[in-house]
Amino acid sequence: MPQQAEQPAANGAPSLGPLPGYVGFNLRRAQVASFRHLERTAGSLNLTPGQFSLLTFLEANPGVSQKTVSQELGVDTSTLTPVLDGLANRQLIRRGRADHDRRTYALSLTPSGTRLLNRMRARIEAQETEMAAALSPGEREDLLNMLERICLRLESNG
Amino acid sequence: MPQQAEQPAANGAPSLGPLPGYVGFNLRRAQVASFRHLERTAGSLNLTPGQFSLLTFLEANPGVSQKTVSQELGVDTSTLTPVLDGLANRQLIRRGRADHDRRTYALSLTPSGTRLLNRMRARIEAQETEMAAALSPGEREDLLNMLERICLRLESNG
DNA sequence: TATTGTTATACTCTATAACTATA
DNA sequence: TATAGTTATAGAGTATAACAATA
Repeated sequence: MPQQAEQPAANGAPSLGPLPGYVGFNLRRAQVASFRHLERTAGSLNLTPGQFSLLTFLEANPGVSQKTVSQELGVDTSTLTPVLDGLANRQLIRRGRADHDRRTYALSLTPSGTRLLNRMRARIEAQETEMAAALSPGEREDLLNMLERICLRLESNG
Repeated sequence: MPQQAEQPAANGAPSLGPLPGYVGFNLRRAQVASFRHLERTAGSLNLTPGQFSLLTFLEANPGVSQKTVSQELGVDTSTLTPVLDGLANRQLIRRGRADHDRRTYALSLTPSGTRLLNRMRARIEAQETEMAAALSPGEREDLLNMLERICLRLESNG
């Protein structure tokens, strides 16, 4: 399956063997590189990529419950609770109880949450520009497309 | 930067907003999908993707030190130590002291490490086949290529 | 002094199971 | 009984700093 030949470590330099030929390995590497790059370029805002996704989701869907966030972002509600605690303590989100069902929260951004999200979005988009610079025109859209197809395939199979 | 239009949540279905238009977001999603799929299809072998990479690296480079592994796979030596402890306890790797420098280890696979690696490799390559089935011919190689270019770009910039 | 590796420690992310409160 | 959310707990993964042994 690895379509790229293994590089023999003839010289004494270490070789990654078949690893560079695996999509899974490269996916992991690129994702780690992206997190580390963001840590360097946006670390001062104290928002992880996961927290950014969360705030972005709340901006697009004000009033949603924690259950909905859990389902749509693919993390357990027990994982979400402490994350939301942190964002609420920082006054970035509001956690109003819903009128119709007092078990559920209605989550939304505060004005300061919206401001921080906008600042973070600029850093995220700077990284997207950086990544796009490594691609030729059209490749970026192909890449988004392929990644989505891979997700769907893996989630429906095996 | 997100080139795909946001889907308005007109119907009441939640929307991911601009997230599907970010490469970083899709990278993360695909990587998580890959880990979870592997957990389902290869969990019984008790080898994480990281441990698989490690064993593969040792097979390609028998006799390397922990420092070299650390550098080539991009994890701190203090992270590596307990991982290698676990693999050595399971008799999957050998940790001989090097003759020329008694500080360094010479790491290599045991026969049973090689056998387990071969079994895991079959599961990994089955996943690669599964992912390739979501792509058209040629796309897989393009994808490997793009992911590598993105890594290089992010590691050299910002 | 510098380097290899270990340890202590800490923080994040993740989940399962048992729980509270509401429905 | 069922559902939304919390808590206790546990495990993987990651790193920094201080350390021991060796060079």
